[in-house]
Amino acid sequence: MGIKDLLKFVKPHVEPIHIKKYAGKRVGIDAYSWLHKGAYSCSMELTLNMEGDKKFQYLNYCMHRINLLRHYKITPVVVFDGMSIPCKATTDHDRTRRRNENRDLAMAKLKEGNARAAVDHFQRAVSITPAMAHQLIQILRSENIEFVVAPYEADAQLAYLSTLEAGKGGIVAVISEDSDLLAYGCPAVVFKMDRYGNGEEIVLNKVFESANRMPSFRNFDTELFTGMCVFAGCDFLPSVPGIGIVKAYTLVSKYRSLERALSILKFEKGNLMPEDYSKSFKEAVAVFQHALIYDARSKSLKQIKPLPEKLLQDLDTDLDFLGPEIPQSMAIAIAEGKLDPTTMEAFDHFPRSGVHLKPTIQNPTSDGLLQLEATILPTTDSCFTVISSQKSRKEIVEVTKQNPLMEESKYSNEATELEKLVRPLNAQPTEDNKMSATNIPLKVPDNNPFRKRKRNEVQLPDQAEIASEQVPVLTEIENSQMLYATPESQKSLDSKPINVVDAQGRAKTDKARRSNWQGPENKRGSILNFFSRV
DNA sequence: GCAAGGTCTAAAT
DNA sequence: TAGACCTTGC
Repeated sequence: MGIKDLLKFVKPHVEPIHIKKYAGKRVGIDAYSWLHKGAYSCSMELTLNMEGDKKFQYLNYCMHRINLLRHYKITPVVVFDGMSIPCKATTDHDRTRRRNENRDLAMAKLKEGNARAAVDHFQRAVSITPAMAHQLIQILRSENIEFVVAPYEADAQLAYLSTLEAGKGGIVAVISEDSDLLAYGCPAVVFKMDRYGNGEEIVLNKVFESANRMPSFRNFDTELFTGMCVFAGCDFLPSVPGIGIVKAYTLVSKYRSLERALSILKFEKGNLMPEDYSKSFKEAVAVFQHALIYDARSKSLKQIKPLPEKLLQDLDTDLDFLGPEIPQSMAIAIAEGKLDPTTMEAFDHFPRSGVHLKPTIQNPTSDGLLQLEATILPTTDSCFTVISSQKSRKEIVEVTKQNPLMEESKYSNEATELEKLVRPLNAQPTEDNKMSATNIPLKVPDNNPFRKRKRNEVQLPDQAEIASEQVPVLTEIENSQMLYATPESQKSLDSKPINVVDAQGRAKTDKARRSNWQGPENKRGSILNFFSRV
């Protein structure tokens, strides 16, 4: 949920940007926001743990975006959520309840034969499991992409990384959909990044300094901003009835002190306020400012900012609201993606998993983040292959179909039976997916926007589009391997002639148009625009 | 009239 | 999860 109505409220401070502005920089990614969006397209397959490769489509989504960043020479740092924080238990419980309700409704609709309505509920039922995150982590490892699993909230970890210099593992901005990042004081957040790299950016310092945009935050600092967010209602604490973002802003803006704002609120809304609101409020603000994060350099948990002694006395409580302390070995294993933070079981203990990590060959980079090597053990029941071009070698990451992608589902036995009800929605089973259902390895992710496609994979633009814009269409033909975009591969692609399809569908070679063609709506001849159509 | 709260819809492919 | 739109309450 994040902070209620915060993004709408700060809209005047939002700037449209393209992600390429961060070329050469390190940018943090809230992995769950991408996993969640990616899971939308395969929610039913995931919920029912169905046979076939479609349930891995969320990986395609994530890797497509990571490749997009790499294309623009941005170093992605992917951050995953870890354990559930105690004061978020109510929110988590509500979400689980809603998902379960939707899953039950989806199953009921499926049994009625109403697959379309079922899909609608499956989309609301989808939840991102640590096992799904682990699938992505394995690809990130094979691709040498930095990642870290936060001990608790990924947002807190991202906010912490934003405070560090690049040389120490720091990042300059975060890509997310969660307004909580702003409450954590994250200096630059890119929201709503689309598949071309367009997004909306909020830079907190600009918000505080802006003189001519309303609402003005000129008298605010990070603490007051966080306080406003908590007053407005957040995942850790619902707002007092009658208090929304506007009143929260007015309160903080007027009294310029959270303590005073709290007193006034108590005076005005005392009868509507829970007994312990003041304490809960201070704890919620403390979570945003002093959350537990993983420090990769010291390989230990620490607070984003140490809790001041005065606040400790004020709260007069233990610090479990920040999340219980855990042994260092466990914190490391979670951060490195080896331990499921919800069950505390090792990920590579999955039965018949083909992925085995060599813990002794960790290569901490200068920033201390993870760049692990995966040892690949070919197995006969693998269904998952990644070929990395970046390291000019072929790696096969094997994941067995028996991996518990999903939480143990009471529906898994029904899935096969129900698949035939679902079929009308999907294409009839092809030879390919028949094969994947019988343990033939399939390639995942087939998501590279820069991959050269075979002719029969190329989709031509519709006639109306051709007529109005004369869109150049890439029809390069090559026996393609799974290639991730690298600056080198991109350069080589750019230098080759391309085939352009004209309005009559005739193909003609046109090297010049790759760089010269300019269309409407910023559809310049960038390689991205080509691939948006391929 | 304004702000909060509730409901509906889109998202990805 | 957020935005749009509508309803409700002060």
